[in-house]
Amino acid sequence: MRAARGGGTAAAAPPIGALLRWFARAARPLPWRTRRTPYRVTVAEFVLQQTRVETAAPYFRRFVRRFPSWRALARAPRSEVLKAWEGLGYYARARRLHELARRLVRDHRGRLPADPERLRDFPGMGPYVAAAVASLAFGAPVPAVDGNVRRVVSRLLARDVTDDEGREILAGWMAGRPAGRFNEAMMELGALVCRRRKPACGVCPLRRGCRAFAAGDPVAWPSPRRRRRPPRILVGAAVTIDGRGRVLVARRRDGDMLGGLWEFPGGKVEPGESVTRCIRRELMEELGLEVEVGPEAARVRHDYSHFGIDLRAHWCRPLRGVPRPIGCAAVRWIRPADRGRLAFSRADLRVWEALERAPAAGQREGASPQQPRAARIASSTCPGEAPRGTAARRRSARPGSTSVPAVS
DNA sequence: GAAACGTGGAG
DNA sequence: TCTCCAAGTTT
Repeated sequence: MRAARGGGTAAAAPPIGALLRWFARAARPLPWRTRRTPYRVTVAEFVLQQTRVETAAPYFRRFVRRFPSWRALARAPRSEVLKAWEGLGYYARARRLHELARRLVRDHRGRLPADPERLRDFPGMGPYVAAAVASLAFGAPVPAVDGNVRRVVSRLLARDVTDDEGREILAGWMAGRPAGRFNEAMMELGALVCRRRKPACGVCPLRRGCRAFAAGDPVAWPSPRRRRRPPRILVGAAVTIDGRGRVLVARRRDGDMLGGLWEFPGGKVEPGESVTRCIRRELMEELGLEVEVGPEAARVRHDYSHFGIDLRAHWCRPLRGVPRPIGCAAVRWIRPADRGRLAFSRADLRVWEALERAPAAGQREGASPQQPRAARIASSTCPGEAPRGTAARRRSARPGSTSVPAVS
């Protein structure tokens, strides 16, 4: 308790024993805390990146049920992995996890290395996840510094602490302790007690050694980071219905934002351009399809991480040409009832919901006469619903059975 | 180092 | 309505 008196860089070790005892008592029964296999630990860490526990938990359960092992995940098609990720965001995580599984099965007999340095070589394995997996799944003595831990250490020292500093400091504190439990206890403390707002210092097992608590203003650390207001853009999208009541959808390219997900084709409205003209232009550019644009079918405001969109979806009718994947990865005509088989982003899911709420929108008085009749939009599966694993797998008809010819 | 990358909850 | 950001990684 008397260490680091002279204001040096070394920090007095907080009462780690008290922390571990608190954790043994207060730890939440989270789904990834049962059966700590390397696979389940890894899936959990991917799902949890930048994502709240309450949001991640149902996705984790569904994901490991549908893909119970590295091998099961490796042999699944990309589209199914993305479907399991639908609505969760940061879809590159799903692509990387899938790639990780395939590389593991192909080159490493489906076994994850226990060494955090070697874990770093795999896609999606950054400094935090590699340390978390190494310590939680294999007991490797490496500190895992996530947002929670960084906040806890910053407050203990009453100054902003970088990840590198945090790892160095924590390496000393964790010496001789079970690494996995130590890391998890630090994270759990940050999540339940040392919260960003309204920290519960009264019940904190570490308050005895906490400089922020001593200073009387724990929320002062870590200091908030400034960010600028994200821009908002106007986007036009086409709800194109063919003569058989099918809807035109396009798959975004991997590597693009929302890569691999399906969407109503469209794009950004250029300055001075009308939404209608934008939709006509985008469908010609991306699909080589000429359409007639009718009245608005849905309006969705949506915020992404670094910008927002005002999405205007319009009923459209194909006029000339066969849709080809020119500016996208693939294109299909689908029955509305089948849309649940494809993965869409949240914004496009909201468009679908709006279409289902008002299927007769195109037939209201005043609507153009060229409106598609019988464009009845039937409900289908949404993210967050019960898993549809076996049923989906058993289906004989693949979504592609209605695809337009000559598209890859 | 900064920006890109989704979504939803809290205040 | 608006701001901030959560079990981060990649480029």
